[in-house]
Amino acid sequence: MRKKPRQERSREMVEALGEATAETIAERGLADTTTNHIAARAGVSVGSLYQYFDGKNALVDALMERQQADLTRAIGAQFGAMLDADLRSVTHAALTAVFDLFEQNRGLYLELARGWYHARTMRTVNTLEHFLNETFRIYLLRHHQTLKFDNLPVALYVAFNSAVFTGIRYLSDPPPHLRREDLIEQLTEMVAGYLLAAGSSPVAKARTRARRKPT
Amino acid sequence: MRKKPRQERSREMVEALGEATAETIAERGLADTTTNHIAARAGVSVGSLYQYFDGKNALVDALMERQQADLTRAIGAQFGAMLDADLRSVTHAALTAVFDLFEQNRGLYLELARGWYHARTMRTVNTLEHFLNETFRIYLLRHHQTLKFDNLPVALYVAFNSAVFTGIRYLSDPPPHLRREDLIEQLTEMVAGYLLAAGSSPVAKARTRARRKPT
Amino acid sequence: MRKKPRQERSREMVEALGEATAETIAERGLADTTTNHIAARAGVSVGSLYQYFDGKNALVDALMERQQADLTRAIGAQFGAMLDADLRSVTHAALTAVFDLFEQNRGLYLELARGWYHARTMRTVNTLEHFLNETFRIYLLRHHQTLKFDNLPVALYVAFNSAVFTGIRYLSDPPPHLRREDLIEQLTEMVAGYLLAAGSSPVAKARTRARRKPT
Amino acid sequence: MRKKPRQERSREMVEALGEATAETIAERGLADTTTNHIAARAGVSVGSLYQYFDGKNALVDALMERQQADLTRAIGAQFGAMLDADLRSVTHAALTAVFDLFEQNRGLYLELARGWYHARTMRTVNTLEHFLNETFRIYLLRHHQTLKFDNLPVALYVAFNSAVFTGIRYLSDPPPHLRREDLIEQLTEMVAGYLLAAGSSPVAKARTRARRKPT
DNA sequence: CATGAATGAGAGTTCATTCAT
DNA sequence: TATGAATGAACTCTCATTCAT
Repeated sequence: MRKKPRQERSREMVEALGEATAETIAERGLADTTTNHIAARAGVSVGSLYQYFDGKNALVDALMERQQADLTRAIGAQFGAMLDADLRSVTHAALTAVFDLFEQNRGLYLELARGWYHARTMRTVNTLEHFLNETFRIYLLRHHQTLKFDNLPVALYVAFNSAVFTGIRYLSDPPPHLRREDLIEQLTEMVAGYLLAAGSSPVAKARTRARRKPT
Repeated sequence: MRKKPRQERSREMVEALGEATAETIAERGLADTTTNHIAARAGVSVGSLYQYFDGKNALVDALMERQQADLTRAIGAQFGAMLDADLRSVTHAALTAVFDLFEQNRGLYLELARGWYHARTMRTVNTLEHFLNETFRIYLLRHHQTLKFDNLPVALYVAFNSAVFTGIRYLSDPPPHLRREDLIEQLTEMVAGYLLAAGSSPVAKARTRARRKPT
Repeated sequence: MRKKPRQERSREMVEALGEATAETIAERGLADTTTNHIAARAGVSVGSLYQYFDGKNALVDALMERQQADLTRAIGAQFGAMLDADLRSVTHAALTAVFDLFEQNRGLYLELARGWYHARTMRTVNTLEHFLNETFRIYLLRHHQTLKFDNLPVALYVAFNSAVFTGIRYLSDPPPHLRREDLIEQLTEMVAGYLLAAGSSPVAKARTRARRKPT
Repeated sequence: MRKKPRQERSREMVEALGEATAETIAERGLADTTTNHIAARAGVSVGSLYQYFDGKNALVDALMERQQADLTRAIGAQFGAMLDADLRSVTHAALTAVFDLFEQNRGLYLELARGWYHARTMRTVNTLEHFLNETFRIYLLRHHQTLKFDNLPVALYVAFNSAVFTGIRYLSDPPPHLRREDLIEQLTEMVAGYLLAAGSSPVAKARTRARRKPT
């Protein structure tokens, strides 16, 4: 962002541009969105667009930031409200919240998420991941008697990315006979099951593995 | 493809163009690759490119097809060779094979995979998924006594996409302290664990769930 | 036209582009005129051209519209000024006016006219024809005692197209020994003679035809 | 033409290329016809095309030559067979013959005729005109008692071009309510009427004109 | 500050013509 | 002589970005 909007009008303009970008992307897709489209939709000149944003990418980045904040908030809210719930429930709640968010921003969030792979350094996903780590650590404080991780970050990395990217994949091209609820259910099953297993004490884990071998 | 290469020279050309496309994509990324780049790299005129391919997309599609075939073959090979092995081992082997393929085509396969979300109808992923279903069904014939799925497609959908897209995510931006082997290990743990749980008989599943509830 | 020119500069630009198109066509011919030629001649970038026109065809269409208006005006003026004159005189005057217009726009109008055959639906010629019908109907009101047509549209169709396309043919490749004035003279003779014959009352026509037979 | 085909195969090839050009133009229009289309349709390589023709234009020129010969023959035949008939009848017959020819070569002849304006020097039309002059001169020998022209070439120029180009115009975009037969009828009326008037002796013409003035 | 006209590099694509085989 | 692969100049059109007003 080139300039910090101090005056009232400026803040409105930044707002309008953000909104216009969101709507345009939702409607035409990220690739078909041009600065002119955005400016026109915002009822503002291209010149003004460049007064407040470093170009198209900056606009998109701003939107990604917003999305990131949204997701962060949603996930944080679930964990905050369910500190005492079991892992399966929390996972289910968080996943549902995220899916809801994507649905409420139909088109936009999905389109943005498709771009996550490309944004250099993957800021959005990395930030979400980091936040999840912190949040989860708090959750673990309450459950230290039943959950003990050797390597929490890795476990969360696997769990988080699996859930997120499978979700995106689903929304991009939902199979006719797989309902949203069922997907969430299954993802929960897989992810929570994995975390629970990974989070059992090393001793328990060893035992678990031993029991499995003969299978 | 517009013209079937009959002469010797033609086959070389098609080859060269494919190779050039692969290299260019690997180096510059899918989005920054143009027909001119490709032609230049192949040491050929743009005209020739259009003699054999309907444009950039056709070239990329051809590459995707190749990638799809490669992956299919790799997965198939693992399952074929390990029909009697336990699920965990097969999963691990398949994942390793896929990761190897991506590594051998550094840049290219990753870049192509990033485009999977966009290719209309997601042909590649869907095809792989479908293939996995068929392959797995054969595997199940040998293990019908220990594995029984209520809804195999859904379970595989979740397992497959989680592994694949988490893998892509990893390769796109590998975290410093997560080694490839560890990721594969963990993915295997999660995915195989999930499938084993999902594949136990309904009765067993009910029992499992019952036992979990109090947790 | 894509954008309505609001600013002063814009109007100049549209003007300049039109002028450049006219000159380029006059010099190089319609087929050899490209958007780049036009933009270059207008001292403007291709981008600007596309800001105001949908491409070459739109530019040419605009020019055709201008030509159509010009011709319409010229013909209308002659008829308006000579409502009481005899048909031969009006025809001669109209033809002269049209030839003048073509000469004043040397190259351009001729080249455009050569394209009349191709413009889908032949808008220009059809419009002119339609206009002539209306104009002529008014002329006839003043001459209803001497001129009565069974089928005016057909008579005008034949007369109009003959004069117009013979004129175009002449200007495209004027025979050394046929002066413009003589051509106009002869065309007038033919066309006016025909209309006078076609416009005499059916009875008169029957008589005329009877008298001719023995010839 | 680059090479005179002496061998049997060569003549076949030239023939095939001509035919292929004709069919392609009739189907796709002159502008959309490419050398590759033609070669493909002729079942011959582009290289061979260039062995016998100097390129696309040469091919089209050859076709125009054929068309010219066809038209010449048709007109000549009518005049030859009707040397004793009155002018109106001959004109009607000639026009009908020409329209027939265009119809039998639907698409092709019309498309070629649209190009007459462009062919440098307008060879086709000029040749036809020249031929008509010669033919008409013979016709006049038989009718020297009733027809005497001051300036035959000019009269024929006007008559011929009017008929021909109005015909082309008609075929390019035939008005719904004007049947071919009616157009021919009217063109005949106009053209023959004009020639008869122009062909009366000077004295007669003066008289005619004098009589007309009061109109 | 805001405007929006102007830019121009660059993308994709075509096709008449050549020339090695 | 026949082939058809190869060429590449030329064309149309887009869009992020700048800058005079």
